[in-house]
Amino acid sequence: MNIGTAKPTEGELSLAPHYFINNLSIQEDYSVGQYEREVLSKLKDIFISHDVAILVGGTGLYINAILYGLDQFPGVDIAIKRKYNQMLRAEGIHSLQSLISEKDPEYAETIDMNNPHRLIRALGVIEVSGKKFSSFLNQEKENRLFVPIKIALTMDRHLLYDRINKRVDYMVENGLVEEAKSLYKYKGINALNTVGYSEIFDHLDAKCFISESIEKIKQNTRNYAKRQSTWFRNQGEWEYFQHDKLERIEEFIAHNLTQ
RNA sequence: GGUACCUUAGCUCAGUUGGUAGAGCACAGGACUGAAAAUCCUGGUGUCCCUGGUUCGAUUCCUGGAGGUACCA
Repeated sequence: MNIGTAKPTEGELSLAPHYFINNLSIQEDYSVGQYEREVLSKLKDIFISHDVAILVGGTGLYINAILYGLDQFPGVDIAIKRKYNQMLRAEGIHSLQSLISEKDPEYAETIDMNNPHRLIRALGVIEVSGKKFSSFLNQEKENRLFVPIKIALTMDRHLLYDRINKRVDYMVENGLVEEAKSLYKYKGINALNTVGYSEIFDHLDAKCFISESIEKIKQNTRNYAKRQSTWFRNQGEWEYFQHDKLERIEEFIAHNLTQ
């Protein structure tokens, strides 16, 4: 998976040490919790010899996990998740909703009851632990060993969408469709339930024309970008900068580093 | 050129026995504790092609245009 994930090029990777790129096999299930543990441990190493590490990304939940930490939960076996997924398919979301209401009424008050992922996650934790999902929330978090300088970039929406559309065209020119074809055998695996691949799989399943898949990738990427801006606007305190105002960003960083 | 049908939201289209209209998608806003490039919630944004007529009132009915599609020449 190189093209559809917009992975940095070899050249870019050689400019500075990068971590958490090419570190996983496509078949591995991954989670924020795992990410949090691995990044914190890597940061410990890095801070032995360096004062600054840069965390880049667009996945708000993963960034917050590093900055603020998550609560500790017991591991949930994948078979349990599968069981509730089956229940969802066979009986509909209603069954999951009533189970949550019965087993964890507090969480049922706050959870999005229409969101199957959340329901299945909570039910899995409840089943493994025999305790309410809500009983794991708001624990004391481990202290972070660093002080973050938090920077968010903004761009005019029309320009952003225009660049997204062009980026997708560029991926297609560079062989996105062929890459997706070669990964088709892994269809259904989590890592491929993602923008850029699932749309092409629909074409390979003869559900639509390839041109429709490509339009859909653009659309879904735009929607995703909007979700990201919603997240950062409303989660945590970020210092916003116009994406092309590099000097201001540098000033801000320099100012904060001296403190 | 003739005949028939069509023209309503950014797109595809419903609908109004005449009381200025609604779906899907786009788009916008929001949520988010181990699937997060995932998953989910909310919202209609409008010269109803133009013109004249009938009418208290026309997007709807009638006249004439314009554009489109199909068939016939």
